[in-house]
Amino acid sequence: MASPGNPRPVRLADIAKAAGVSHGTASNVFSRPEIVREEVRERVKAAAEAMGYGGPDPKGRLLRAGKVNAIGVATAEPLSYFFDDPFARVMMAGISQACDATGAGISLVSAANNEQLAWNIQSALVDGFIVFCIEGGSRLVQLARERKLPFVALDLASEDGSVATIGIDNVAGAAMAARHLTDLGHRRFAVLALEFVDGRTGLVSPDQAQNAVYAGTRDRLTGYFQELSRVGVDTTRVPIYATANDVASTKSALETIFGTAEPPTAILAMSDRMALVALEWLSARKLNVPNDVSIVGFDGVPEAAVSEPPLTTVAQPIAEMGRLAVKAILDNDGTTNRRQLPVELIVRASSAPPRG
Amino acid sequence: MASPGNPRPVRLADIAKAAGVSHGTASNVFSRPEIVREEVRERVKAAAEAMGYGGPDPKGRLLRAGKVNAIGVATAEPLSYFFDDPFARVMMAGISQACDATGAGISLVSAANNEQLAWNIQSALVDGFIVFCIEGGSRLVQLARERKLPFVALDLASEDGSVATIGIDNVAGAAMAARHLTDLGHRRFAVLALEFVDGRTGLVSPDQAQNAVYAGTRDRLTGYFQELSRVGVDTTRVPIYATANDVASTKSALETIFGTAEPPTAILAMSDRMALVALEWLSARKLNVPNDVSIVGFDGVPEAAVSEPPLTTVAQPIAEMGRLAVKAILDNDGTTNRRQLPVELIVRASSAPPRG
DNA sequence: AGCAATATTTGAATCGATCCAACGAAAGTG
DNA sequence: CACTTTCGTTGGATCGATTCAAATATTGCT
Repeated sequence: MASPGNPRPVRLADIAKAAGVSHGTASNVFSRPEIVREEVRERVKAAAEAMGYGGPDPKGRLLRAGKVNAIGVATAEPLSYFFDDPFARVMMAGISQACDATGAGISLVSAANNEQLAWNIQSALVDGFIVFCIEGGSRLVQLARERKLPFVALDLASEDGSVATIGIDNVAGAAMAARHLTDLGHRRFAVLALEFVDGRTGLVSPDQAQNAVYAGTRDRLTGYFQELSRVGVDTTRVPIYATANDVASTKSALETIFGTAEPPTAILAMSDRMALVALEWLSARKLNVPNDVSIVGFDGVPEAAVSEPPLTTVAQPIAEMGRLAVKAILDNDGTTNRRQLPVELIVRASSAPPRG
Repeated sequence: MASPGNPRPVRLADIAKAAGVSHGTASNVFSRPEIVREEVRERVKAAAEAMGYGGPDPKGRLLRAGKVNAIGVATAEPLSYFFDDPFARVMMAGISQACDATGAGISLVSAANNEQLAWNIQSALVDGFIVFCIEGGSRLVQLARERKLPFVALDLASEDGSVATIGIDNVAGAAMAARHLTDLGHRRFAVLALEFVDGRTGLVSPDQAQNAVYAGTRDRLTGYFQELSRVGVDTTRVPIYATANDVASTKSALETIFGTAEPPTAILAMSDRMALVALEWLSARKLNVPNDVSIVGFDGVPEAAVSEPPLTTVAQPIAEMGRLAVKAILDNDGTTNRRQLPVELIVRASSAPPRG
């Protein structure tokens, strides 16, 4: 039908000419109709209609106005991450809420492969960035910073004090999880870890862990081991398996962990996602949670409340973090550096004293 | 730190002057570095660095280049709809996939309140729109069309042949659901409907249904009743309750439907979301599904496969619809008008013959 | 009718880049 | 050495709008 598939070179200036007015007046017809005489206004509108003019092109307006009225959310994962991952979804819900309240839009920017990455960030039309640093964060942060736009990194315990961050106290949160399990009497542990270094999954030695690129992962491990040491557990013998936080690598991790002579009685998982996979995997193996194995997750995603059994976990105020991030960007007063929100241990049915 | 909170008026022209070259050359340094002499290139880059230039502003580039390289997804719901609603999420996953493949970004545009709505659509920086027409679609479609950008309406069985649409055969899908239940022997039904008219929930009479604004809702009802009539059910006595497709109004619907002397043995739900709420509500009432009541949903969202009991439903190729929509927008050849995809009845455990 | 006050309209300047025809300088050729 | 290529650089035109001071038209008042 009407759509010819190609050029639509009808500009404001065209209809101004057609209506016999200056482009200044034509512009006013759309942006401040009340100051234009009715007769003229109608004439211009008629011309616009006749020529198939779709209203002032935001591309043009933008340049003059300066503000895009949208905030960018960037991640190194594929775009579908925003809709699949439970953590991301709760976070996005918080971000959405804050954006709705202020009328801002959301631009999703992905950078799954490295070349696109740079370009996508560099050319994103946004007033600021929220960077998801769950994985592969460092490069993203650098690119975002180069845009010299307001930006906030989420969930990144970066060394770099110059990066505005909204996060949690990973050490304290992890310690709470470990403490809960040691209090229950557990002494044999395994850690389902997030990546310490980009793309590296598998068993990780304690020194490798100390040299982590991802400070968040390292800090959680520190928190875990801090508590385990207190009760005399030899942490050098606790298996640490880094996964890509997906089903496949988490299952590999579990195979390895439970393939040993003395399997753990308790699992410390650095994400609820891994913990939930573990729940399923153990159930398929006829291992009872919490009686054979206790599990404590991390994040506090909604799914953790309705799993079988419901998951004990360290809950982050995820949605709140999203809301704060938007706020930090919109009223970019430069004050919001490095905010740390409290976490909370939620005890549910996936943890209990070890057998016997 | 470095972020002063206000103006950053450093433009390409500024660094050009600082480096003692023309703006043309300065531009080349960033867009085609290979054609400018190394010495000059370094000089310009140094100047940029020194003055805190964040690279060519996409706002400026955009005007010249024309393409935003992002597609807009618009809905009349709040932005969080994209992350909360199961149907929307699967659809967005399909859209994400197609966008990732082509390197395009996604702009989420919401229009929860009417004034913002118009403006948000009119000022969205996108190359085309995908309009979610689940609810409140008509106005959205009109606004999107006025932008004269490529656009596709999803899930809208519009009368208007000039609107490009990707959808399903609602009548046929609904008929399959009803046929399944009548085949099982059911004769007493209730319909959990989506809205027929904007924002109107509650019991709906058959004539009101015929005057629906939302053709999709009406068509599904037509499909249901077509089959029910075939086996002699008096459709005028089948309660039709329109909900807002949320928990609260679905519960009200169920209260009403099961508050009668002769409650139905089978429920036809126009969305899985409602069907899942019904599952829970009935279980809380100690009514067994499928023995006391059978339920057939609509959509085929992932949650329907893992509910208790798993839900019999009419599955749409949701993700595929999303993928096709993106494709239709990107290679806007004007050919993609009104595409209808097949639906499929997935029989699970929520439907069985009525008692006795 | 004459003049001030008010209502409209005009057109140049601006937003921040990219593109491209033209041009000067250095290198290659006979 | 004059003459063509090649390479790099320049600066004006352009993308599509908004803004605003100045110009012009209308209206009100005596």
